[in-house]
Amino acid sequence: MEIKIFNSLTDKVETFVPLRPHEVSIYVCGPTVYNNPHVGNLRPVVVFDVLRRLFTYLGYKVRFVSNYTDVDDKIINRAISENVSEEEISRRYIKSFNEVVNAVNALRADVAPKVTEHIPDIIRYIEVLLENNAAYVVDGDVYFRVASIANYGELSNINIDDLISGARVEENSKKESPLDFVLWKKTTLGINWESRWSKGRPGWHTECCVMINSLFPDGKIDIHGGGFDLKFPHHENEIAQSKAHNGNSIATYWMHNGFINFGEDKMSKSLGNVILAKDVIDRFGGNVIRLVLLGTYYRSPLTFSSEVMAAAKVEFEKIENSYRQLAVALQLDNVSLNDENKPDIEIFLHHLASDLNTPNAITELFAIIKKANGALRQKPLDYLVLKKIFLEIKAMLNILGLKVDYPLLNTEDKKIFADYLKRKADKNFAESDRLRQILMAKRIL
RNA sequence: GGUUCCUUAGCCAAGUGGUAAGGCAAUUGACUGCAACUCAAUGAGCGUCGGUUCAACUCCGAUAGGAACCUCCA
Repeated sequence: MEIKIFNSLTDKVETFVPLRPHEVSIYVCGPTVYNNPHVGNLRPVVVFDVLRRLFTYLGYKVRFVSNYTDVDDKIINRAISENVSEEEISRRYIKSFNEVVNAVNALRADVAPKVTEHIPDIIRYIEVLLENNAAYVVDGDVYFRVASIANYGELSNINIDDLISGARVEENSKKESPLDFVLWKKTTLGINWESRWSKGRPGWHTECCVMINSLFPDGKIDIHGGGFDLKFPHHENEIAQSKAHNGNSIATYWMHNGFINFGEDKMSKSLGNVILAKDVIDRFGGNVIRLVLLGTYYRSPLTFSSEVMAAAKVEFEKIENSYRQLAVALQLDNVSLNDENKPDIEIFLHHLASDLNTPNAITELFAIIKKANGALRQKPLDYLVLKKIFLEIKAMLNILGLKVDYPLLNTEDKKIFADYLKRKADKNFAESDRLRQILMAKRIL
């Protein structure tokens, strides 16, 4: 199946062509681990998780890397204010981040590198940039020379002259141009390392380049993802560095997810008063937040509110009920829940392959759910149809990363169910209600 | 100041140059021993103004409102 992706680099929907046949390499900028993740942090996690699952389902060998930025001013400031090490801060919030990733049922990255594990690589990388005359040293700082590469601004569609004229008054006059950015920052405040330029630490923009360079052949990947805000300057600078270092622009396709707006909870938007991912997950569960995040096209802004969450909760329960009833019905008739054949979910896949149109894919899921509910009320039940639908829904849920459980019935369960039906038929409602309670407690009914 | 983007029914949200998917909520009805689940029916002409076109919600321009980036926030 042909996969279409909106490439932020060209601002066009393009047909995906991998660097290597049947393989896809994806790198998503991960979190700066200085705080507990908020709802906004979940969006790239979920969006790129679905992208990854789609590629996997379509038979690609996927290599998915997402980093932790564990060297950063905010981490250092936090470490200082709490009087603990940066490592302690990072460890705490990496843990917090992964708890959230697990809670929304996102697959863990194949590799999740940390900046602190790549310092020698970073230093070597900067050396090459210096050798290539794309960087310069001033008083122990190293800067990237933006003027050394062609087409700076191509990703964000920014004209260099506009940028310069719009640039704020630079306090740092050491740079040749206000657009130049720090590769290595001389400092003894907070965590730092020795280099031949100074004691200091790497700039933010270099780490992703270095990790991609270290972890992927030729330092080039198929898809680079991240939040919209990273487009400029972060991703623009990655392209610039990679051009100067490897002569390539680091990624073929760039994908940027939109931001989350807060509807009625607007008061929470002000800084320091964001909605923590954990709080939402505790209240609604990972599946519901996932459904909300996938209910809007990934490039569009998403409105988040308790009303939206409540609606998604109802929707998810619908999915859950139907899927569970299918599984129970099939088991009661001793039909196997497994099948070697690939289910026919072409329309669903088509939507996802159309630049990850998850809203339309979900619409397709609801269409099948409706079909399932109809089939479940047919008498007699058509088990071939039920099984076909069950397997289709199962595949869809899997690709969307929705985790829906169903009970596995043992012989006793089946006996209780048969008794329940019999008592009900005999109009022994007291007894049938009692059995119904048992079945409901086991989530069979 | 520079750049980019958004505006579709009460709410969320797809979509296409040829007369608007889906979901939630609401109303009505059906099923049912009761309950849960479920099913069916009902609503907008796409911010405003103008232009291009046989035809625009979809293209162009203007205007109003909102947002993002240019300041190491997903």
